[in-house]
Amino acid sequence: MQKSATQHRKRRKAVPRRTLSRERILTEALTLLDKEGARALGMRRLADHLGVTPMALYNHVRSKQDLLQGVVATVIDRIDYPDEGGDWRDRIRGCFRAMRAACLAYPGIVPLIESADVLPASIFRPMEITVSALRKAGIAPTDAVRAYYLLVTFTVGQVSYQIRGWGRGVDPVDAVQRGRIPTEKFPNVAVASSGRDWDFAASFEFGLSVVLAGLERQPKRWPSP
Amino acid sequence: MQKSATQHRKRRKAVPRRTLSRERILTEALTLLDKEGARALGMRRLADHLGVTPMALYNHVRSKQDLLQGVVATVIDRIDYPDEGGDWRDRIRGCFRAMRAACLAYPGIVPLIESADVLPASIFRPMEITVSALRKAGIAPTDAVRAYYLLVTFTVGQVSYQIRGWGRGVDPVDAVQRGRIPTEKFPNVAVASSGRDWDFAASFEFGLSVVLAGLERQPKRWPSP
DNA sequence: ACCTGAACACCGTTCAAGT
DNA sequence: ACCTGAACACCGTTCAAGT
Repeated sequence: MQKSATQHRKRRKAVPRRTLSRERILTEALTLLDKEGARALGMRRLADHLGVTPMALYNHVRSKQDLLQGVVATVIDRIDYPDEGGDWRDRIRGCFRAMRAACLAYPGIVPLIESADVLPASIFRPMEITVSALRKAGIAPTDAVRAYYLLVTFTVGQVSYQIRGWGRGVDPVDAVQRGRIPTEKFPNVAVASSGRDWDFAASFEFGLSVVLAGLERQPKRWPSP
Repeated sequence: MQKSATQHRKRRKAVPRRTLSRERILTEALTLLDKEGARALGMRRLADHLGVTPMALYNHVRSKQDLLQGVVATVIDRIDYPDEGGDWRDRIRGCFRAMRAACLAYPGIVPLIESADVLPASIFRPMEITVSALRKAGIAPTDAVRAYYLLVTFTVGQVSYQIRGWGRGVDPVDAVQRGRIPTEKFPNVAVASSGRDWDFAASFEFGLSVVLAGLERQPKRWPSP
């Protein structure tokens, strides 16, 4: 038994060479992030999962911040925005549906995006698509950028709510049921929250439609090309 | 000199009685938060600023999480939403302008709101106002709640961008100037970002108008009371 | 070049002790 | 009841040492 332990040690000492790489670290960090949340992702825990000493990571990653930026960047870079087909409304819809889908596929990165100091340049891809589409709708560039920020804050904010499990004392249905909300003080909240689970997808589509309808009514100060 | 140090010690030992209270801790935490950011707010640093040992705080606060919840709650509870006057559009505008103003007045709490596990019940006040106003506009309760989430994610997301100093690699103007954006790949971003500082207030008002215009066009499935 | 082990400077928090 | 001092279990990171 001691012998096998020694063999194990030898193996552990021989194999680690070549077993580590920046890419392997980032993908492991991503799965750990999505499985256990941003709180559980530490250098020591991550190193454990990779069967390595914490310091080994620093050969491939400058710091924890660099690690997190790298993880966020890999996800954001890989998002595939449908860039053609349909009118400007369809293009915008497709763009933010893709963004939402990516966030839901990798829920762990959403809080990182919200608190990130710097994001990769590919973060401007959906902005490019949106501004381009809105120019075709005859909307001035500045307003188009404003519309983009409206759409992106809405989209990310919405998935952020959804990911947190919706239990965080922000869910009106839950709050009404637990008696946290005095019904006489918030009658409309109480009425609207009577009932079943919240349909996040429907809520997202509703918001998208409202914004697009509102943009349609915006004064066209720009000749469409 | 040693004598004065001793006197100082005696003073420090005599005065602390009655000097500490939950309220004093929360207000000091709030100012520290707004002055130096959420990162700088630790139990040890906060205790230093209060002239006390870190453990003294635990007599008035259950944990760091409890402390942060308390700080967020005091700000959210104090927001004054204008609840009357004008049509439903004006009421909604006033509601979210007040929310935005509060966030800008206490910028330190915005990241805490975004990452909070639980928020005080008064967080449902703007929701009550919005849903109530939208019912008058003839919009069904479920859609009214959806509209509220559209507005709140937009409002908070917008101030979150603004508070971060806008330098975080998300500012297109900055990114274009630093050459992070290849102009040929993002022509519309480049065009829209040529120029001066970003007007956050105007961007917020634009978003508000777009959403309200979009809600106006929404099918009225509900008789207005 | 890549990995290890020990150590440093930080956290939030517990616990026994003082008044 | 309220505050202190020492200590515990954690962090991210540095540094010298091994191969």
